[in-house]
Amino acid sequence: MNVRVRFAPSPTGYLHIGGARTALFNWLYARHTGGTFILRIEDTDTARNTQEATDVILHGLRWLGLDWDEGPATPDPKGASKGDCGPYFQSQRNDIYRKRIEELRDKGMAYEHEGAIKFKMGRDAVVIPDLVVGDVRRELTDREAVDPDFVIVRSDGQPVFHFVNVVDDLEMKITHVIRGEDHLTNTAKHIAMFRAFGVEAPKYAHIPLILNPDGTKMSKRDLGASLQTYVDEGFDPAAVVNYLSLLGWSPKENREKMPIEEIVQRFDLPQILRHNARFDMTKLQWLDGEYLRELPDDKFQTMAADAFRSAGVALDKFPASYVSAAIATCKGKVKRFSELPAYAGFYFADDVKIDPAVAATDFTLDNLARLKKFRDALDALSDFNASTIEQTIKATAKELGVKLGLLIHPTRLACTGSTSGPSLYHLMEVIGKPTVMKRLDSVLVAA
RNA sequence: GACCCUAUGGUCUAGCGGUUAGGACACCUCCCUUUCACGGAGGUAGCCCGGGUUCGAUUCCCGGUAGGGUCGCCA
Repeated sequence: MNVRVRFAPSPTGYLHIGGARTALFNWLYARHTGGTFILRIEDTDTARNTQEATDVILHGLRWLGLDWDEGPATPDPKGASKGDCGPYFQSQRNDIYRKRIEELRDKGMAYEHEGAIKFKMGRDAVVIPDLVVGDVRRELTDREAVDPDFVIVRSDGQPVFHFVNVVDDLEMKITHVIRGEDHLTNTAKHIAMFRAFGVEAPKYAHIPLILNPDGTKMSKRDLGASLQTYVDEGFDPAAVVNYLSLLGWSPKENREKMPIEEIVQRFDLPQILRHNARFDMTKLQWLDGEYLRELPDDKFQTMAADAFRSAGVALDKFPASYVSAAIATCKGKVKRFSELPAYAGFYFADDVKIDPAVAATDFTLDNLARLKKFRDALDALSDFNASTIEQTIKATAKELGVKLGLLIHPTRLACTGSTSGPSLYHLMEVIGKPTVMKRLDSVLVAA
């Protein structure tokens, strides 16, 4: 059987991290089985759904690298698409829904009620065969027992989610529905409709939800709920995908950090977990740091430059060789690109800002006297590079009979405005002798 | 209120009747080191509770409890 799975988001203006994870699991299953991954836009709420909102989804999936085999090519519902089961926007499929409604009415499975159309639901328990949690026997709730039938077309003529979802899965020949566990109990309704249409329901796999660190439901406003957060924060999409794949799924042999090819190869439905997972931003950041450290130099350079520019740093005022030398000293040091402006902004600033409190402890009279000696020794240097700087500072420290740290810390603070940063010797070489002298002097003069 | 799912350190998880309960993140200590980061060596910390079944339960069953989900003319 050729596997056909789909991701069917509603364009709400943002892509929820849980939605991204659902998309990922569907994509992984399609790639693992050699099946087809379909993107369908559930834009039945015409007032709220805009092309911009659809674009957010398209961009989000592309950023994650989740390419779809069938679905929209553009955010325009009437625009181009790929695949034979279109249109892939529900707003364009009204004729199909109308025919299916007629079919149900002809079969006596649907009827009009106060202007709306309702589906005739049985009263018996429905067994939902689920690939993740096993057979689930779903009884009617007390409210449903009063009236098990439910609306499938609103009185304004718009078909509702449960109905269009089933019709589209049927028409698009979906074989496996991989979706959030929040849909589990409603699956009874879906199965009943598939039966009413006289076809077999697809296989279901309800995956656990992603919760906040405190165990509550992750909603739009919660930290990290929107995929855009990770784009803005400069995360590596490969790291985000890797982390997401580990939420609710566990590969064998304690594998965690894996290339996407390995995730695809290992991913399968039986290993999906049954319990919800809490989102751990700290672990994502760790994983992202691992990816960042292993990034090829050229990619690191372009992504770092982007991070500086989007933070408003005018890199273009500096020679390309200077920019790339500056960025090179940050490789392997920062965990995220978003840290870069704070970490290495001193490379691109006219003056460094020094916290008065920190200055008070580091720029003591004794330290400044030593700093002056080091400054003069540097001044005499004709060849100003990391190696000669290191030799000079070590010689000065020896001459003064003090620990290296007593020279290094004030020097770093004067040159960068921070107590931590890239390798001091290399950073000094990059900013160059004139700037180093200027910054040291400004500290010495102020004292 | 009813119905459904779930339950291993703070977090993500391995485990599928007998284990010194394994790994990862985080945290702590030490080492390395020009700061930070990385790396290396250690460490603290866990099977929700109560009944069964069994020679033996983290593991199987039942009941609690707790968390999550659903019961819309939202998706």
